[in-house]
Amino acid sequence: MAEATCFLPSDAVFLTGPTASGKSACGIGLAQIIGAEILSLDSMAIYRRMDIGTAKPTPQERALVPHCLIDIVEPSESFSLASYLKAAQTAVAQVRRHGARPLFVGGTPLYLKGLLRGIFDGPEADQRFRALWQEKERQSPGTLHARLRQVDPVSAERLHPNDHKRLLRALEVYEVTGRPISSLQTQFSQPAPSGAPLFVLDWPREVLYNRINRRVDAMIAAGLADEVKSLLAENKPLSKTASAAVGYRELIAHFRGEYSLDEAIERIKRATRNFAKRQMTWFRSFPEARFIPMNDRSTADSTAETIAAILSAPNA
RNA sequence: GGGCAGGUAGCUCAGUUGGUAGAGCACAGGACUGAAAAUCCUGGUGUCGCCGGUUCAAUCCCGGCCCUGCCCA
Repeated sequence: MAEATCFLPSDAVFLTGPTASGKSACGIGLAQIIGAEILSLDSMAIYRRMDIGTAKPTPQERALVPHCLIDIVEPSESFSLASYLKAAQTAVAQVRRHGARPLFVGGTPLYLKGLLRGIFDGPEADQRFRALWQEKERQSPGTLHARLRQVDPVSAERLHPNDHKRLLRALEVYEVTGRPISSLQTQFSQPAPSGAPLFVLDWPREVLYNRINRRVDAMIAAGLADEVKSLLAENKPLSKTASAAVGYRELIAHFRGEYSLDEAIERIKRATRNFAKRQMTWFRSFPEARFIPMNDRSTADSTAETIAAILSAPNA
């Protein structure tokens, strides 16, 4: 009951860490050692033509080890955890056919949790329903929470009245299924962890923040602003999710004239640091996580070897 | 040199008709199951420029000094 999503083979490996922790390079090294193919675990690298800002593996890197779950949707399309899990299922089957071991590499903790624990079989998001209730909430704050208290007191108790996104989802599920979401979403509260090998690259906070600041500068130098500009010039507008990606969001606002390029760069650095902090909060919540301490002498190869050694140890 | 405005948290600023101060952001911690690089919650971290005076009590009033900006010379 508490095991991983059913399509996950028992030899799957997970490599994660906050943004700018060096996951991609380490993952390639690890894949080569253990005979794996890489499945991207990243909610933004799925978008085509969003390359620089999402720090996608380069074509050279992808030539070393096969990668999948990258460039699978248009930036104008909507995507979700459920879409990801479906795509992952197909991708895993493909890797199996190649006789390779699946190695998930990426830093989207929600997707990781979905892989490890599964999700409930619920209805997809209904934008019209959400817009309607969002408007009601705007006109009369507290409406969402009050309504949820009527139909699903358990969820209402769990959710903060300001947590509009989750309140909306809970109401939406009740509306469509006639059942409280609290009676359906039980996957994450299962007691036992998956026991899957899950590695987290763990840098001292200050060092990580310096790496983030430097990487943002490097992305700008590599032409991130032009990448955003050409995305904006496409005939289909960016989806809500794609346009909320760190780096894209700030440069879009810059091009709308809201602030200078320097201001945008500072905001990108700050937002990336904030994101890394939230990722770490997620990683600490996984009982099966093994934190790999990183320092100035760590390299992608040395880290990959460390992890491979743990994997081949008797009680790994 | 003279006039005016200002100096309060890491930053931008509010405020106290005298009772040692609070917002946003930063930062830290937490939550998270069909938008998740999203979103939400909790936490104030301080020689209130410096020195002196008045006062039971000064960040606030008074004097001097220092610094910043603008204007006039």
